Amino acid sequence: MVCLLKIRGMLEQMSIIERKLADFILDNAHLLRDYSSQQLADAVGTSQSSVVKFCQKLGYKGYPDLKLAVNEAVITASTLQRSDSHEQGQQQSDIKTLVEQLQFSLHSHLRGILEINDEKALRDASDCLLQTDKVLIAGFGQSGIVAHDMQFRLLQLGKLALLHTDPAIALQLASTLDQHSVLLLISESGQNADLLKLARFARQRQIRIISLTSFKTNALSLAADIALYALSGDENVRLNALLVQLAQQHLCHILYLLLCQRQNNDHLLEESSKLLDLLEQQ
Amino acid sequence: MVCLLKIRGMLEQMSIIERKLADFILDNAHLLRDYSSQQLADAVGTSQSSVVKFCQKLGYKGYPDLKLAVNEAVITASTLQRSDSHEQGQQQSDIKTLVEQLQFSLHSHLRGILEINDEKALRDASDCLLQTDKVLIAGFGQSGIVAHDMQFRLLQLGKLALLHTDPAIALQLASTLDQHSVLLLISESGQNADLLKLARFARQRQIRIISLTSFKTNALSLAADIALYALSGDENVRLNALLVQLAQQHLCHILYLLLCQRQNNDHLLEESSKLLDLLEQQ
DNA sequence: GCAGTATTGAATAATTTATTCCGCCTTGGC
DNA sequence: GCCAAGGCGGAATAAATTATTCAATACTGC
Repeated sequence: MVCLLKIRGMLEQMSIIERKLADFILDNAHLLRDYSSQQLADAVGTSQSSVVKFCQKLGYKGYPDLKLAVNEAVITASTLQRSDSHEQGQQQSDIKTLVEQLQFSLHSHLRGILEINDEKALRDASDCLLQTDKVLIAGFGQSGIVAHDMQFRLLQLGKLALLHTDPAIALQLASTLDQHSVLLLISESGQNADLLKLARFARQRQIRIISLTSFKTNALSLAADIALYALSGDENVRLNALLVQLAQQHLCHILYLLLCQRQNNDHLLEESSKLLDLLEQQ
Repeated sequence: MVCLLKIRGMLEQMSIIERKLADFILDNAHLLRDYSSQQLADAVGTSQSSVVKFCQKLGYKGYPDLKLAVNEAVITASTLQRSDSHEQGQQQSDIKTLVEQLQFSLHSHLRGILEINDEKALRDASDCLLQTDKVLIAGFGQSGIVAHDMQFRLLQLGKLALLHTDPAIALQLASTLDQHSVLLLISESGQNADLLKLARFARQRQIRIISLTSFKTNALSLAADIALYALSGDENVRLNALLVQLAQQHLCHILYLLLCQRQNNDHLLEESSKLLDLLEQQ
């Protein structure tokens, strides 16, 4: 399941041959079962060695490894589909269908997060945030929503989390950071000019940078000390945007919960619940 | 699935070595993924050639064929099991455990949405938003994140979606609404004083109100024309907050996708993708 | 006890997969 | 425009995995 999403998400940054391979696999995932690397190469019109290199580039040990992963994806998809439609062989209302589709896509996207993100990266990121008191978060547009979310979480943990929607002010805020601070940059594409400015600025000052982008090589993740990724790659543009955002949020939430676990925060919890009570009083 | 049953069914008529192989496979089906025929032979204490012969005797072309079949069985079983009950008491890294727990909770929370929300309410809400051009969204604190999210979505659909984090300004914005406008109020508790003010104001002006709150009777949902609910109720306070927020967002996203479907929006899609390109240019 | 048959594993062949190496092309600097 | 650096793809080759052969042994029915 995840495997195919991963491939789809990396389509953009593939060479021609790699892309042909990817397309073939996506279109004929179910056929792969009976293909050797040589056969696949022939089917696509390339060399066997290229097939193997393709597999390795995607992070698999070799061809059999990819094959197994694709097979798993095929099986999982068909099993889930079966158990879903099994519930109601009848036609469902459009809303139900839509909701189930959304939940299914979401489920697969989120499941992929642990596969494309090294556990070490997650641990490093949470270490990083645990040790610092001051975090500047930056993200614009859709990623701005994620940024707000994360700001809220970090504030709850007692961290000074800075964020501003104005890029100029964000840069001003950056000038208040020191080496013990952390810069968290959130961007779908990883190419946003304002964020790159912030990254350059932080690099000069030796401020640690965590990036959170789509899963593909991009300027931002290259500039970051710790790069986190969200899966992307659904065909439906609008749905894809939703899913990427939710995957980003999900990663933030994972970091948040990790921090909760590691930070003895009983007093903080009381504090913030008191605060909430205050806020919500009628 | 069939594969393991087949093996089990033939247990009786097997020779000693074959039986050892069969037992091992049945007990360690999940391990087979990473075993070569030689490794399996070693693990069982036999020769590699016997392994191959065993496979062929069972009707498979050879070892890889059996391996694939066993793998399928394992996947199918685990997929079905996971969707049924979520118990896997294996030793995992803390991160993996945390993530799986989170995803499981999320999954169940989201699945509940269709149960606590009338389909009619969802349809009404989307009708309501479809027909209007001007929406004032209000939500503070954590719900503010959801509000921002929804604002972004509605703007993408070409709706004038207003939102301000300052309650006073929000009220000012409300004074620009007319009977064709919609007020969308988002609150966890449904008791926030500022939102209630907005609701009273809108009632007087006969502006339609959609509320999005936790699933319990509350002042806000009573004041609303259409009340939508997010499940709440996890024991862990912090996790619960996350889940409620995500459920709220999920509801918003459902509305958004419904609107996408119903609104012929090809030109809008182009527009907004052009916009995004502009924004993300380096 | 003996012929016939089945089972096993060592050796080997065949196949599949992984790596190396080389030529080609692109890219970026001068 | 030229050259160096680096990535890409494929042919050749190495390594590994898998399949077959064959001989030894054990077992079965007579």
